[in-house]
Amino acid sequence: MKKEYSDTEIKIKTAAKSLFLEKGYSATTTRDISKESDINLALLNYYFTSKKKLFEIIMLETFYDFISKMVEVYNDEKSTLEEKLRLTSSKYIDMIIVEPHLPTFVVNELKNNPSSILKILKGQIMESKLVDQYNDGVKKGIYKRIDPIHFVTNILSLIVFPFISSPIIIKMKKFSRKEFNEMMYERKKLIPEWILQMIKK
Amino acid sequence: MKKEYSDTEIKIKTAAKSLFLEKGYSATTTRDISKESDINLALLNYYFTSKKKLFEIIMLETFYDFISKMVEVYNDEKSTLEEKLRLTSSKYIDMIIVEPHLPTFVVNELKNNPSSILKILKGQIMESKLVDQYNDGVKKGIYKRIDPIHFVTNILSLIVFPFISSPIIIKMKKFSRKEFNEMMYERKKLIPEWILQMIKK
DNA sequence: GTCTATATACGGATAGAC
DNA sequence: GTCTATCCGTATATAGAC
Repeated sequence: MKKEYSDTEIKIKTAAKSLFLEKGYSATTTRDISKESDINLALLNYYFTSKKKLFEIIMLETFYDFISKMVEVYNDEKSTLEEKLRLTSSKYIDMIIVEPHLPTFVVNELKNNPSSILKILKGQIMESKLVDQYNDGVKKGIYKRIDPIHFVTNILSLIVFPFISSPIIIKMKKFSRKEFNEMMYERKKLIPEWILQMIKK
Repeated sequence: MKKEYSDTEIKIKTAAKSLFLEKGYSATTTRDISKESDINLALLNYYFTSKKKLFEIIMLETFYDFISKMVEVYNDEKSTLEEKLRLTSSKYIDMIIVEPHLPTFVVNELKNNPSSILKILKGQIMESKLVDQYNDGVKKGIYKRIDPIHFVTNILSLIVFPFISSPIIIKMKKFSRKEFNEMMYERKKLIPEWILQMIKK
């Protein structure tokens, strides 16, 4: 599965990933990539055939990371539902703070070319341990009987959407970037509590 | 403030809006617009000077609609906090079902050129009647003492994010578009309830 | 594998006729 | 106001020398 990449290929991929994430596919040019990675323009096609091919490789790798981080937590056998909520919030918030362009990148690709993401994402979420635990709680009468899709959706919504709308939040609250991040750290603790309140009877 | 537009201008603007919303700025060409609107390519520049200018006009109008719909509800003097939550959910969900590309469009512009949106958005949210009502509830001891930014953020997150991730939801649940919309109609009722549970002590 | 030079196409914009 | 024809810059991609 894992391919070995040469130094040059890695340089190209690193620069390309950074640019694609920041500006998107159409607005990124092969010249940008060659300049940013400090390699000759012709080498891009030599190694990756075309801009489109290069983009697809990067996109798939990025999504694979993105999703496996989630699936890993969701399917953990030992942790409780509550612990899974805390871990998910914490991991995702950290990940996006490190790579702030990730959400919009995913959002755009999801719109322009959903099939490539959806290929990666099998039944890994709705058949996860987390959803099992939620359904157990419903059976036991401690959680409300609502389609678990809402439960799963709400978790991601509360984590990811604030990043997407960060310029608005920063403006409204006159935040610095650092203060915004602190707000997100606060949410690591708040989101699991909120989700529990939402599902409990 | 409102400018009068000729038939030709309206045809151009309509086509341009549809394309910009669907494909974004970079991926939309002036030739696309001229074909879609069935006007001559040269007329685009004759009326709107440049692609960029045309885009800005459309973007501002779109955001203005988007935000004023929210502000209107948030500042209503008569309704309770709970009613405002219900109205917001309902209006926004309806609006996005009619114009499904709106969220990603806003998200992208927010990233690429935040200042133009932020100009429109003054203090209209954090100084709204809705936030006042929330703060009152805090003072009375019925709502938790949490920065209202979380409150405001959570409302929009739960409404908008599911649309953004609709391809994933549709795949996971094997939904048709119609079934997805029904899920969103369900949320009109659920979101206000959830938000209240989140803020209540 | 890496470079220069270039083929080829496309997109934004305008000149100028009607 | 509307059209055709075209300029010009830029983008992707490749040929071919080293």
